[in-house]
Amino acid sequence: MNNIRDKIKEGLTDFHFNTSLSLESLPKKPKLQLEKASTKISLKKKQILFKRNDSPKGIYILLKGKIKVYQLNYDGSIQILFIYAHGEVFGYRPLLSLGKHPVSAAAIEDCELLFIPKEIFLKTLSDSVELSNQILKSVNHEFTVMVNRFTVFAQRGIKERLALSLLLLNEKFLLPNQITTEAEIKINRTDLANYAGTSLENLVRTIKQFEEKKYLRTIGKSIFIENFEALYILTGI
Amino acid sequence: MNNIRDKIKEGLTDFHFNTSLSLESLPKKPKLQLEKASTKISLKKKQILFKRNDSPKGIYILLKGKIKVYQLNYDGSIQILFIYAHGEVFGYRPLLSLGKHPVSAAAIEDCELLFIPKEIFLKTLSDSVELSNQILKSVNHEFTVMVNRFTVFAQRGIKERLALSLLLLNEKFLLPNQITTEAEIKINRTDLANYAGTSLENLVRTIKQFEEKKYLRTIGKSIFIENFEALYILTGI
DNA sequence: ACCAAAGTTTGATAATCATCAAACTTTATC
DNA sequence: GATAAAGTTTGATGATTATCAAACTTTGGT
Repeated sequence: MNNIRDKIKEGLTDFHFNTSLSLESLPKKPKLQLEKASTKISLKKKQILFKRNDSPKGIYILLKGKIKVYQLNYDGSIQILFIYAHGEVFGYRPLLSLGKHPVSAAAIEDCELLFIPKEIFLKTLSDSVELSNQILKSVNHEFTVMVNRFTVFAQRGIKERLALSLLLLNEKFLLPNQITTEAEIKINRTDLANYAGTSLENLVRTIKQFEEKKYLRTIGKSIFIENFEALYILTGI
Repeated sequence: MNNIRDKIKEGLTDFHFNTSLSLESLPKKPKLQLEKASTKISLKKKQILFKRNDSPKGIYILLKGKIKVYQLNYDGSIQILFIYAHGEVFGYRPLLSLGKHPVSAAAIEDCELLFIPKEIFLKTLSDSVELSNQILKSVNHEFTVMVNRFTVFAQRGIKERLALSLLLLNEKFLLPNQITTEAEIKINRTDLANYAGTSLENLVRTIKQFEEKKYLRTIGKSIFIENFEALYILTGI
């Protein structure tokens, strides 16, 4: 019975970063080294963590809240590229090559993070084969995700993009120990429009369409998916 | 006078892979090791090099011709993600993490390549700090490219996408020792449509528009850019 | 609890784009 | 070099989407 949901979940694997990196599974030594160096950061809603072209200072582990990663264009338009949720590790890629952040990051709700400074992370990386293997795997996975999402966004309309975005957000917004598979997708319409790559108005209308078709229901700004399969089929992936 | 062209070229850096990896600059030892293990491959136009979900067998260095890297969707539509030209090295990313190819690759014209088997490449990688640094840098750059292109494709219309695509292809199609900066962009319309992410008909019409505005001229299927600045401004990047 | 500000929804309109059909041009093959 | 096949272009039409304007709802601050 949960078979379909599992299949969908599997089909989405290469469309989001979730679980691509887990520092928990490292051997004790590197894990301790990282833990010892980590400090806690709190971010208020809307606060910016880093900006495009900043030099990366370290890596982040999101303990609580949601972070959006986006690009701000010259004309003021915003594209949200990914959204990080509880447990996700990010910010390490540009560290690997002395590069700059190609994106900006900001809190979409109050957040708590762990911060591990660049030097410690790089040191641990050069000491631990396990960590460097995990990082390579993650970096590869992230590229695959971008390629797959690119194809959808380059070719499909808003119904398809939104269906995909909602399915991905459902996974993101599941609480750590939640048993049910229906998450409360609580995100403001502007962010969701910028994530799905469309205008606010068009987004609102598409949500309404989905609601009429019983693909989802809304309570205030929260969205609950009701028909996973229909949305999944719609994505065309 | 060439100032504007240089600026445009620089602005495009984070939108294509070109020059992101150069095995030439390696120290003698790893370079020799790779060279010794390399074998030559010839591909006829339209021949497939590898397919999505294939396990990667090694890396490729394109000596002659052009390779398209694409995804084929269930509905038969195709998205070309990048096009490789003379001198470019590719296929190494999924090797780093025992992954599969997320994309397919095929020749758009007769090609000659060097092939270096997976085992030798990975051995050389673990021996050479220079190589592994280059690879990390490339992988990071490639991710940045995908992120930047994603934003353009998720947000902009076909005029913008085509302008960007043509500027990128102009760099790709420059001959190795060409002095002038205007390349002959020789590519069939279907491939170009699949690269720019639009329908064949819409592509043809947009090219015609650009031609009327003197942004470019066409001779048969070949395209020559005439107004780089106008196209660059159009991209919005 | 009130008010202002921010965020959301709806309507109307115009621009953009995909699709189908058909003509035309180039390329490949015998 | 004739002919079929493949590729390109043009036209017409409908669907999708962006944009502007205005009303409505929720939220945050006093």
